[in-house]
Amino acid sequence: MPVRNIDIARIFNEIADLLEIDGENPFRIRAYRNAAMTIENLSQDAAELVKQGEDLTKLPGIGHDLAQKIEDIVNGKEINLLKNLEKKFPVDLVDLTRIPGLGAKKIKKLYDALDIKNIDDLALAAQQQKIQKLPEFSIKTEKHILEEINKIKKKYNRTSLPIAEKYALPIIEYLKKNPNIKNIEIAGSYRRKQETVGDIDILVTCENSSKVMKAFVNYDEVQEILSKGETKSSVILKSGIQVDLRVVHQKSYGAALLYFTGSKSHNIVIRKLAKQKKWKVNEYGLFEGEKFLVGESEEEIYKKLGLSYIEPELRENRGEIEAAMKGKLPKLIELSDIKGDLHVHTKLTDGRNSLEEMAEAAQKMGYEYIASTEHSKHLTVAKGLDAQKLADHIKKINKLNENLKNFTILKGIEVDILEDGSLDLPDEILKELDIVVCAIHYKFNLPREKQTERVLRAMDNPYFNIFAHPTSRLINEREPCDMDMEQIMKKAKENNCILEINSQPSRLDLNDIHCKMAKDMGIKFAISTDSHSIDNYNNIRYGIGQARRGWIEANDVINTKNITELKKLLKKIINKKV
DNA sequence: GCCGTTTTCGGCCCGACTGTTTTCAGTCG
Repeated sequence: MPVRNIDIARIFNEIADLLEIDGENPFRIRAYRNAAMTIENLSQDAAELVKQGEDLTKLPGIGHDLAQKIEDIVNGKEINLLKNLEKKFPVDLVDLTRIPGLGAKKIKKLYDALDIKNIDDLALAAQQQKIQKLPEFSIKTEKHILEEINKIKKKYNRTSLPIAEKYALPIIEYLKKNPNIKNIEIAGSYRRKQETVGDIDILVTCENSSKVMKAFVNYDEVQEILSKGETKSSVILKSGIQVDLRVVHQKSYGAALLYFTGSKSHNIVIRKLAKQKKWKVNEYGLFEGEKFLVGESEEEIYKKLGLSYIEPELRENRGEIEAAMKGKLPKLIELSDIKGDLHVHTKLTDGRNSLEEMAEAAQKMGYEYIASTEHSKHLTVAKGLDAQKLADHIKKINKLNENLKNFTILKGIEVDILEDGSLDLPDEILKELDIVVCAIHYKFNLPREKQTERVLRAMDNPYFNIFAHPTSRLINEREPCDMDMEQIMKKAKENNCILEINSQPSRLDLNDIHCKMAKDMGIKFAISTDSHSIDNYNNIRYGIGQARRGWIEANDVINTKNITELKKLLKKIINKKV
């Protein structure tokens, strides 16, 4: 089992937590956290870099010591530091730090006084009212701890974008009724279009903050007020989602938006950059000593710092600041660039609308084409098509196309990649199609090598056009298939296979990091909705968000082409292969 | 533990809110 980047990041974060308990130098702790972030955001496997003998100290925040530790982790060696720390503090930190309000210092006090090692110990101690008796703890804290434990037991997940949207937009509408408010914007990971959001961050500019704060905490859906101040308040909605509100003056709007949008690591680099110039950035503006320089817009701040404007989706400290310095940021794809949808189901298999209805709805969206891509026979639950049924379907599409003006239904299929890497339908029928979308729908848990081999073999089929939802993950539900994405991308590049960015909010597969990795390799993408009804077409905006997070430009995406260009492109791909 | 256009030593992003508080540490984003 190869070591994944997130495994390395987890170990570094664990060391950081334990060092914190140990009362270590905070900057040493930060070094471990920074390194964890670097590794997590890496577009290549660190294990692969080690194998290739690359110099890891070239990575930001990785020096000789941490490079050695990464190498040891990759080679399965024990990390003595971690082992010793775990021996010294045998506490389940990942577990305990999930309780808001409990940090390293308090966890250590609980461990020293009551031998609390995990949430179960904590719950028991709280129930036995032992915690309130500790110095620096109180009845109130104990009650709070018990409440938080109950919440965690109810299972807590990050919220998908559409659900966050469902709760965020009504709050915005509600707050907007307040005449004191000038500007209002949802910031945070929501604005960065991260695939899930932890909480909803709202930024407001206004004259009278106390009135806005009062309105906010009195919102109907508020179940609990976590904190309430003059400029910052936090509440939990009845739905369980946390909403933070931050209020600033108009002249600080840009600075606050920058700060509140994050990401945290992007902000840190921005602040360091300011510091190098003897300035200071905070949520109120860019300052030289006490003197306010700029702050009303994000653009002004970036400009003053010598950077071109960085789109929110890029603000992850994955090279965007360096690119902005050199004026080499990508011109990110936009919703309006999309000219058609290349992954569409109908009620012939598991969709809800007819092909005619799907075509009509697509035309209303201003599209030039869709690809009809039903499931293939292996997916029996979805009534997948066999060769004969697909042949009939092709005839139907030909007939429909005769009557369509300025719109084309491409003949396609979403064919299963079988366990051995063969495709679920014979080449004889696949070659009759305009487009072949291939996907894994079963045996998600094959060992890494077998899963990789399965895909590589499938990609050798000359009719393989698009690899749909490549890892087949379902956010918060199913782990991504374990496969060597780098090897798969190399093959995709070689064989002109296109990678899908599936726009279903529960999939968003490829993820942002893989998008960037593939883009850097020169691979093309299809941003598709995998629509099973006409309503699903609107999900395209989530796919666009993910693509933008992956630095993708219109030119990288085949369904930004008009139908003539697209057909030419698909034909070229086929000719090259056969 | 990392890092270097003042530095190989001495820095390391910045501020709000809470409560164990009345001046500050701890936690969070």
